[in-house]
Amino acid sequence: MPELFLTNSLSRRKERFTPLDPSHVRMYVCGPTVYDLAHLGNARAMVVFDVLARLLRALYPRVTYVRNITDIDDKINTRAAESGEPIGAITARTTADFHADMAALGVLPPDVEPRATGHVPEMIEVIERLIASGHAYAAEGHVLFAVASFSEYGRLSGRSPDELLAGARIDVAPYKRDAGDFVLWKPSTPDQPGWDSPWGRGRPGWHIECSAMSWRYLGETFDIHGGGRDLIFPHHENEAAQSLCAFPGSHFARMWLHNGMLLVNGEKMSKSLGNFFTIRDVLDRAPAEAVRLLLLRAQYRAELDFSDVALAEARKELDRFYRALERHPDAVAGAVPEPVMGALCDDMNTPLALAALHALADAALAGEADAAAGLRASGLLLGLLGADPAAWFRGGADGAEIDAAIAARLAARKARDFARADAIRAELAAKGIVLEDGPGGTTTWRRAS
RNA sequence: GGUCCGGUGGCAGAGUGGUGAUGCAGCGGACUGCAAAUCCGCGAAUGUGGGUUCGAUUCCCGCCCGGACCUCCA
Repeated sequence: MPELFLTNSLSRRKERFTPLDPSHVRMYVCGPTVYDLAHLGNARAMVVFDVLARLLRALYPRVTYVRNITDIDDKINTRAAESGEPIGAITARTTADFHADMAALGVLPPDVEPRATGHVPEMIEVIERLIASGHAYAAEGHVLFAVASFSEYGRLSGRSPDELLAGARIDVAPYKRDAGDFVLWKPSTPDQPGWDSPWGRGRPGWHIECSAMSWRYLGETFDIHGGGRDLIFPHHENEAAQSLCAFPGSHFARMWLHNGMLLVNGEKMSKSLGNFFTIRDVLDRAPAEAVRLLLLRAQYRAELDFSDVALAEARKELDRFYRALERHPDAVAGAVPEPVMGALCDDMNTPLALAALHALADAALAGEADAAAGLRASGLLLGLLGADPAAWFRGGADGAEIDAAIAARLAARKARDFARADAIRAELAAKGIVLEDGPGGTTTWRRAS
């Protein structure tokens, strides 16, 4: 079995992945806050960790992958107040949209997908532990984490507590002991969603959700915690602080993985900047599989600039892969060839893996059936190339009408009326249909990429 | 301002202390009525100034440029 190496944000180094329990690998990834459609940046994180989950499953006998749904959040409350739509309706609809987007992108469901609303008692329990051990305090209906009580605070994000306090640029609430203290629990007004707690009716802070849900499903210490690089601070720093203090002696996540940001025109795509494409926007313009490939064309830690050019290139790459598979219809996915597995095991080097896929495609096109089998297997590991080549090239178009046009063109060619034959071809081209003449008067067609 | 990450052909994007992958685009050729696809071939890159070294794109330092984070963010 090849050894897996991953870059741990905690050490900022590439490390050999050594699971706590090799018979059961456990991973937690921060899922979406369900108040609006997911954008392509969200998709990147989901696709990256989907590939990691697939890779782990290929390497280890059992993997538990937990990815939460955050359905308690003030952005949701704000949205409900603005639109008048009930909170439960917003979160249910947005969750369903998210699931549909993930399915389109070939992102497999996680093993457990806990929702914050279903785990408030666990959150309260974690908070009570923190208060009991002196790491948190109640003040004016709030419960706050005392960053001064945790000497390791700032380790993940690489900041010293002093810097964090000095850099605090928000108004510091008067009930905070330190400017860097963050909310574990806050009071709700009667019109806001709330749960009864030892501190009155209120709702949890954002970070505590993940601490509670990872604990519930993966235990105090687990193998991998993933998310976008922009979550390192404050979210993951705070999450780690809470969990490490609530469960003394634990390690929480042994390895932290963070994917780079998706950029648009050199700037981060984010909801707050408003420069985002929703996943649906992009799926209207290109096949979902091309979008997935696009997201895997850069190494996960690097930034990735989204563009229509890149999308078109991804589509053409898939054309070539599917052409190679079409050449060998009987090739069944076999073992994943070493160059592909080796690249993925080296810190999920998907661009290098894709280069290996191109080499397999070349060999398959040259006639090697084994290469086609390896190509198919490699694609499947990446969540790609699962379609029938015919569906990729010709799905969704009216075959009968095209066949009739091809027949008419064939007749014109036999009569050596090439002007007419070319006119028919041009008409089809205008409709996005490309013809390919084979030997012996056969003609096949495909949609233009 | 502080912390961190990065700068590789026209574009995208890997690797590497010793003649710089891969894809897209471009150019030439084969094939084709012409194309398309496929095949063969070609040109084309390590931001900048130092240092270490027999040798640096790779390691170290400065500079320039870009990006992320600094309590909403994947």
